[in-house]
Amino acid sequence: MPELPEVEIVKQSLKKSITGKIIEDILIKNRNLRFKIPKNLKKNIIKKKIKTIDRFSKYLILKFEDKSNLMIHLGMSGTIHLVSKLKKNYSITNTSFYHSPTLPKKHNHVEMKIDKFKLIYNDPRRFGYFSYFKNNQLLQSKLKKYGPEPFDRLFNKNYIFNYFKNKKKNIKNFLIDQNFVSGIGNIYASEILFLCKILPFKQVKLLSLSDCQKISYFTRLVLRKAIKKGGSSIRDFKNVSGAQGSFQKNFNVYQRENKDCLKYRCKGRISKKFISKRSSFFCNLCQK
DNA sequence: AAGAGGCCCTGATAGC
DNA sequence: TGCTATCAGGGCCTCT
Repeated sequence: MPELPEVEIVKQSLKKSITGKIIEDILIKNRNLRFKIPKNLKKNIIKKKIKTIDRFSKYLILKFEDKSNLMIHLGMSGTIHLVSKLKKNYSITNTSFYHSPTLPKKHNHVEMKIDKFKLIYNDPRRFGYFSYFKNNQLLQSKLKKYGPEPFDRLFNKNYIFNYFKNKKKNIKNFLIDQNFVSGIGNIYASEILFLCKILPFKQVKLLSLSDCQKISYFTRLVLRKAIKKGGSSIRDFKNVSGAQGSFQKNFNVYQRENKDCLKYRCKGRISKKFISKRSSFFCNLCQK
């Protein structure tokens, strides 16, 4: 579930709390994530100073002063919690649907002691992973195989239109294809196509240049809005115990099967269909 | 090369 | 109450 906006929120929160701090200790309780956490991870990052924290697509990147990098992918159920010595169970992040007001008891696989915080990586499904890169070149070579980020200037109507030429696959599958564009997952893909008024099964070679313009525009709009809402939900979360994330309140189509279309004056109904075994939501009337 | 589908995993939920 | 089945989804992998 963590898509680009959720990871961005995690990044922003971590940046505020642990930039410039040193990883004093690291405890790996369970190496068996999507990929095994390398045995020498502890040796590689212990005592290093966090210069800054970046994000590319759904990847969180801790950049150290010696130019090495720790990349964390949250998979589908990964969350990062910062427990402070001052306030107990002070959680800085969660990813919309797996919201928990207290620190989870199970599946805390990695713990790091950083300044006055204990950073905890929790991941019930273990689809997330950690990778270490000795230098920026190695990191870049890993990242360059992915498509541009939605906020990158490269993700424009011409790029999209050219990419789609002669392609037979449907638009929904391309939006979640990280080689085409990085950071969109199953939820936002449906939301983006709703705003574009394009049906998810539409073959991309049939899309016009103006459709491609819409895809570029609404992709940015949806993600930007989600980042804003997520940010505010995080703020609420610090104070209100058990508060819900606020993303889902803004969904137009996702998980709204059989409900009325929210577009002004549209009499349509939201349908759910599986495309390549992934749920896709759309209005049966205003999306063409 | 492009596209389809399998698989990894746990927890929530539904149905009997 | 307890069992089994189904679904949720990111991304790497294999097969055609």
